[in-house]
Amino acid sequence: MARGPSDKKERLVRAAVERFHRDGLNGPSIADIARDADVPVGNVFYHFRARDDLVRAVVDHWVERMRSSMGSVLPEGTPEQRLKAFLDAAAKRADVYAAVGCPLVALARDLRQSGQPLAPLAAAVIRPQLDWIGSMLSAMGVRKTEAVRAARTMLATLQGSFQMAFALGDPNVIRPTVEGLKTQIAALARPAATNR
Amino acid sequence: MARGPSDKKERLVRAAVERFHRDGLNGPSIADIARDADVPVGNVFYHFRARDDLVRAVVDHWVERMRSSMGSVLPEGTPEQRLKAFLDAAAKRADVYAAVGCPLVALARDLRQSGQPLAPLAAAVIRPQLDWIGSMLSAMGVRKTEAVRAARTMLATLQGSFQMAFALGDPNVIRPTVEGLKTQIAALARPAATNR
DNA sequence: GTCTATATATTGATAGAC
DNA sequence: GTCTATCAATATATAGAC
Repeated sequence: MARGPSDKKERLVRAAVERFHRDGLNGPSIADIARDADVPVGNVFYHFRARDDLVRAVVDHWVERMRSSMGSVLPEGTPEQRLKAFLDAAAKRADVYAAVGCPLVALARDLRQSGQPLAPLAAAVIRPQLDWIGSMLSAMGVRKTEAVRAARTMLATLQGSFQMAFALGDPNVIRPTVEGLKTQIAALARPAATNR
Repeated sequence: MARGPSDKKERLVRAAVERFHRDGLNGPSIADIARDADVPVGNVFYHFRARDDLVRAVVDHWVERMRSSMGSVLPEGTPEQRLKAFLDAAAKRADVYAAVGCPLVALARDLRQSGQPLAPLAAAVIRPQLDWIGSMLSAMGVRKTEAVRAARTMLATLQGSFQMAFALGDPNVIRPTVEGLKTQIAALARPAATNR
């Protein structure tokens, strides 16, 4: 039964990811997270010097998770197909967003509000999707600056529908928003075809 | 200098509105708010039985404030003009949203996350704008069920741009989103004209 | 390396003096 | 009606036994 380097640090991060998602960044205490991870309370500070370090680990976890997640969205498809697949996947999870909200939007807000030194991490949290959407649009032939701008407004719109669905407790806000975004993508794809 | 019924309760609500906005619903302690309001700490519980009651008062304040605020958006204009004026006003405050976020979005999320018995208030917080946008669309001749649906997605989109602007610390996300919404409104207005 | 026991500050809330 | 003194619970964090 001998374990080498214990997996407690990893368990703590996993438990923190879940609780921060459910109750916000300032919701759970160290004791709450330790209990969820089945790790002695005082022991948390052996693995993380302070609460902020645990938060940083959670942010790293999300960034890594989203980056790999975006990479696996319909990897064989065209950029336009991949974007639409990404949006459809979001629509399929509408019930979850209505029930517990979007983890990334919430995390970004909490990070910006908790002031220095955590605030700068807020942008990093949404960067993976932002970059991915931007690269898909670029690959569709959209001009670089326009792709960056469009990626921002599109992701903002999608996240706004999550937010609204959560506030109202009603998943039905998400589907029409997704349909609208798919129309926008189709419109962006058309003029690009004339370039070739 | 004799004051009748003291204004301390009102001062506490005003201080709480500001701090909840800046630091979230669970950020400030009762002591923080009391200090801001220049009211003795222990005295807070004379005016509000518990922290939740103060939160409720803050929610009431926002609902009342937004309801009167929506009523005064270009009162003389046509519904279409009023909607566009509302969006332009939001765009004009882009810097504020990028710096401190949107108070209502944040409040709604915190309320839903703080569980019973406060969670149901989340919907009430965004109701004033939702209803106002819906009534403007109805007045433009949009079918009732469609107006409700469009109001939700439009407000969600706008709020999403606030959220994104806050996360990135960049106000420039808001203007293009607002322009997109104005185009949508113009499109909704056109078919309605054929009905008369 | 791991965990227990504890220190210290702050939380929401109460009792009761003025 | 107003404010002071204080409570019990919980927060993060540390020191040191195992």
